[in-house]
Amino acid sequence: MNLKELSNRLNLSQTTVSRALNGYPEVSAKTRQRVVDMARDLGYAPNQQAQRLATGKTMSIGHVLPRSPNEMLNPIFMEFIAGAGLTYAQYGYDMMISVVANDDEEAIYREIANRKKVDGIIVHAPRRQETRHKLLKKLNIPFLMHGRITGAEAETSWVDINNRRAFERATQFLLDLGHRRIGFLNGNEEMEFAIRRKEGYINALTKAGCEIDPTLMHSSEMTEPLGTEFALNLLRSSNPPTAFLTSSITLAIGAETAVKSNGLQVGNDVSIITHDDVISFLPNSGESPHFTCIRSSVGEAGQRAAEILITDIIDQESNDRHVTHMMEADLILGQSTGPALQNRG
Amino acid sequence: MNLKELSNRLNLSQTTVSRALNGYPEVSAKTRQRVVDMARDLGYAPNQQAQRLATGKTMSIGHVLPRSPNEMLNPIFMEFIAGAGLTYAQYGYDMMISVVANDDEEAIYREIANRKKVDGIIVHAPRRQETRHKLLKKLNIPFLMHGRITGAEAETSWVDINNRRAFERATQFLLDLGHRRIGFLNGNEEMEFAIRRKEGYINALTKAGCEIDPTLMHSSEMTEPLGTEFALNLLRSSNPPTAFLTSSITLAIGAETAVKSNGLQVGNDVSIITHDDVISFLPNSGESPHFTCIRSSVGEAGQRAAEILITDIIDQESNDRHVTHMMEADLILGQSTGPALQNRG
DNA sequence: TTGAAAGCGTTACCAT
DNA sequence: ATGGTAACGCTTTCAA
Repeated sequence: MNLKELSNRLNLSQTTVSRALNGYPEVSAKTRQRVVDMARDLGYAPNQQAQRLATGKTMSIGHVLPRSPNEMLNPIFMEFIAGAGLTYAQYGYDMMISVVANDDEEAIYREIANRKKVDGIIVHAPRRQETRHKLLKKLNIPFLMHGRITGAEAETSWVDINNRRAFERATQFLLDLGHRRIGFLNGNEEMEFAIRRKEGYINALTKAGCEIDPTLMHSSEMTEPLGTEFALNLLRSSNPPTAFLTSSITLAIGAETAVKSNGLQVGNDVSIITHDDVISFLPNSGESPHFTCIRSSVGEAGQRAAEILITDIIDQESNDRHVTHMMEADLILGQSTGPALQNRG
Repeated sequence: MNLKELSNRLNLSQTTVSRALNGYPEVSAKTRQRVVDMARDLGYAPNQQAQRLATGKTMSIGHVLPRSPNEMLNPIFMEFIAGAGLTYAQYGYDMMISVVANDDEEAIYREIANRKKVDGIIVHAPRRQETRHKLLKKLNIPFLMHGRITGAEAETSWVDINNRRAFERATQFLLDLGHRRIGFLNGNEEMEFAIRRKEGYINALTKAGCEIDPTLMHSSEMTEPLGTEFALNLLRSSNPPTAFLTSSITLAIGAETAVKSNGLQVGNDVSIITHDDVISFLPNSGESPHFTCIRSSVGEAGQRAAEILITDIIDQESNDRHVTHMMEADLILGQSTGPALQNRG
């Protein structure tokens, strides 16, 4: 069933039928009703490809998911696109995902832009050495970054957490509890987000006049076993920390395992505070959650990002106007933190 | 830059240029080279929407991701589509993902089919009461199920793990080690995969002449806290299990926490064997992995599924011919299992 | 080996 | 308020 057949049945022109279906005002209420009814009865729906070609809009947004063999798949990504997908559905947009080897990423962006596959792109996980935004500008395709680029904050639209402040607050919180040696299990510090988090950690320590001890800091993929490994190393050292700050729930779970396997109690002997991205299969919820955390929903970030990008695409005028959205993280008190014990270690 | 402009520059017809670019044999080698060179120099790439309309093929596959507010987002899904996405890229296909509220799922399939948004669909997580395959047949769109439907195994193409056998083997393995009371932490038993796994567990016990104790079995979302909760309940009961069989690594991590918090040692006092979907951020690898497991990569399943569906789409003739692919799970010995201790509890 | 022109199923401009 | 027709950018049939 296509437009031609439908309009034949109705004894109307394709023009009128199209207008009726698309809500144009110049169609009589009566005709519109007739058209809508018949379309429903016959199960007509416009062919998407024809519509795209005719309008020049694909009504779809692209996400590129780089996957190198030795790098983990980020659960954050999934949560983010689930949020974004919700918004897309609301606005009638589709979501296209390209899974690609890391080194092909630029080629993929070129192809997407050249072949006009989508109306806009969301760029994930900006790195310290970021170039994708320059490429996409050159390719002249609307895009939004999930995460700022240091030094280029005003050059793109972005949605980001205030990572620095969140981690400064978390560290400050531990300092207030009397902790002075705080282990820091961070994500890969090639990533923008991890760089900012480290700054926050260091800022708080500096302000409190604490010494910065590099041996207390670790940077790695955010997996549970690595969390255990690093936390164990620290706990077994000659001058172990009394608290841990971790960049993800998985690292926190790993750290907890390490603490317990050392015969210590979390919250009592050793405190743990973690960043919580609100990953749905790693719940840390309830009245008093298991982990004290700085919490910011990445699913929500996805929703906001999608909204901003779509709005940007619709208001074409905003050609060089960038929209940025900073999300603050809440500090949620859980059961994994407590005052520092004196004279341990 | 479009085909018209490109062919003008070349003083060739659009026809010839199109043929040259698409590898048709009737173009002279010389002409083809000229066309290819110029296309490269000018950065020409065919507009995807025009191509789709002209050919009637979208070169894309759809995945529907139902997300109800109170249900977790499945990490399995992400791993699967990452695998599938790799195959799509190889074949030049795109991946379209629709995130949708659970109750809208049928409407989404209808729209995808009516509007010809994709060439095929992969259906995830079949349930006990499954109807989507009937709908998709009616809608006359190629599709493949990730997971069989009991009673309709011959009616669709599918890729699945031999869940029953895998869980029977795992249970058998524990029985061989002398365990008689085995706690079973399963996924949601509305799901096909969980039903099969339970059958495997029960089969093995039955064959060994063990009593089936319903209090040893639990079914829930596969999260770490729920694993802890159920395992703790069992360990504190009057007749606790000496081993656990779990349906996911997250449940296994939860169970491990419970075991340790009871002052017991995993592998020594209590054994744990788990199904391992090879989720990249929950690694359980190495010479002797942390958890003894029955392992089957869901990323690989995604790749195979994509291959089968694409092949099916290309060979249109196979209209009523279904391809099925059963994956066996390996039993990998790790550090979390050992002989049952006598006279415990 | 090359080209002209129809066709894919819409939307949108220009008439009426 | 409705209709005819061009246009979107390709592929494909038919001719030459």
